[in-house]
Amino acid sequence: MAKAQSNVDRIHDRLRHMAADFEFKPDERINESTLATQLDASRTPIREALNRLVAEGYLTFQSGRGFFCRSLSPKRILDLYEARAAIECEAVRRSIERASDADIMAVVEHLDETEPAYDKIDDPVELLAMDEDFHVRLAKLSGNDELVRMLENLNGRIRYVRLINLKNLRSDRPVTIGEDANLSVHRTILSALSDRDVSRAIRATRNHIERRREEATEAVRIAYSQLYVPAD
Amino acid sequence: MAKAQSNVDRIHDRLRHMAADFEFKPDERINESTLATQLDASRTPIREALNRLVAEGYLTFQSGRGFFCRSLSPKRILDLYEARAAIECEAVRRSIERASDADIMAVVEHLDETEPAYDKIDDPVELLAMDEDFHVRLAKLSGNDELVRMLENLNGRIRYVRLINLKNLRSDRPVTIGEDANLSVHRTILSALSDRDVSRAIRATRNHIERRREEATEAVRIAYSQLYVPAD
DNA sequence: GAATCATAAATTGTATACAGTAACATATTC
DNA sequence: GAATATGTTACTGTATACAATTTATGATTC
Repeated sequence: MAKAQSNVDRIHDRLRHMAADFEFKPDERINESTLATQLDASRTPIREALNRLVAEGYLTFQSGRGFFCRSLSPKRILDLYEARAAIECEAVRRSIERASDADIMAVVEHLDETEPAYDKIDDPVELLAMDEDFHVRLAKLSGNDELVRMLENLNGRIRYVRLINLKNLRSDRPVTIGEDANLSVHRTILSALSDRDVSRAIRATRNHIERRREEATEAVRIAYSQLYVPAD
Repeated sequence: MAKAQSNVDRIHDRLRHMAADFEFKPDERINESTLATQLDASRTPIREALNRLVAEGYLTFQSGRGFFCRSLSPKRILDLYEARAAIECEAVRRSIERASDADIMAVVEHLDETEPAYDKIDDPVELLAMDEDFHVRLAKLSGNDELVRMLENLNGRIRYVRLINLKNLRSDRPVTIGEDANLSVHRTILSALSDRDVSRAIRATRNHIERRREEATEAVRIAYSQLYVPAD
């Protein structure tokens, strides 16, 4: 996604992260002037970026009242995970139809290369980025740009709660997320893909996402408590 | 979708239609000043709306060069239809889990009411609107707002080629779109839903959409010829 | 005549000003 | 003291101006 970034793109990126990480409080009205001075720009490009974020589902907009951060609810997280399952399963289905063996092998090799790192990496942010990267690569095998696009949008919006979830797991047990639970599932999906076994591949994908969903719904509660604790 | 419309919302709506109907030529650069005078507004709100349309996938944006109409290709239509299948099948799956009998019956009754009109209505625009309306109602049974949101976006972007397709069918045979091909499938989906028969419901949905897809891909070719014929 | 460069025109990118409106605080009435 | 009215503040919505950049035009060279 690295491209010739205009200023609006930069602001858009920055604001998207702020929205995803809930640097705005849920349902809070977003003050454009404050943002403008914070990001060292005028209100015009800020508003352009905010409008994009509305279309992307990060924010809402009310005529005459301005932009608002969308609230975070267990229901919405559930919705997003279901949408993700829909997109990824369709991607898998189409990958089996269309992806070449070579393309599939490339993803397998990428997994081989990155898998060892899972155990070493401590930073949840990096860990999550790797996981998202895998899923996007998987989706790209479908050759369907729209599915990829939608998945990237969903990833961005789910990221925050996944992060909360990862950080929490981490405090319980030392390094449990990378291995069996997650990675073997990734391999399962890929091997089913290689075998062109539609039902097995889809079942694996759906199970994988649904399991994550349950964790995420739990994470929302935790997220809420974190959001409203004043950082003193 | 009727809400308190601000000026930007109005412009956004208007521009979305213009983009969907390819009043801009594919890959053509969009002149902001011209639009501003056309829509009787300044460039500021126009640009805000254009930015939303970029996020919605209708337009592209290049730093320093401005906004462009996305090109229409058989490949992209295929992608959009696949995405639609993904979304609608997931919606059906969840509807079976969660929708009440009463809610399903409400959609059946709505179909009962509107079905007779299919034969009478001549206007392809209206016909298409009715079809989209049915599919959105179906999706809403899932209770998943994100799926509905995504479906509405896809509908908007597919609309033009579907319209071309409808107009073409119409010139061949008199009134063939409403009946067996389409409506009975709608009923099939609903009856499978009522029976809580997942595999039958999903199969019906997927078949329905895939059939439409084939027509649409063909329609792209026709659309192209229409787009580039100068209206003299 | 094609290619290259210089100049002019058009267009985008952003700051800013100001009008209109909503939110807030204060005063007034019962 | 609660509720309503009123004035003030703060913020949004949009037009406009201007700088920066790109595109178009024309001149010049080979």
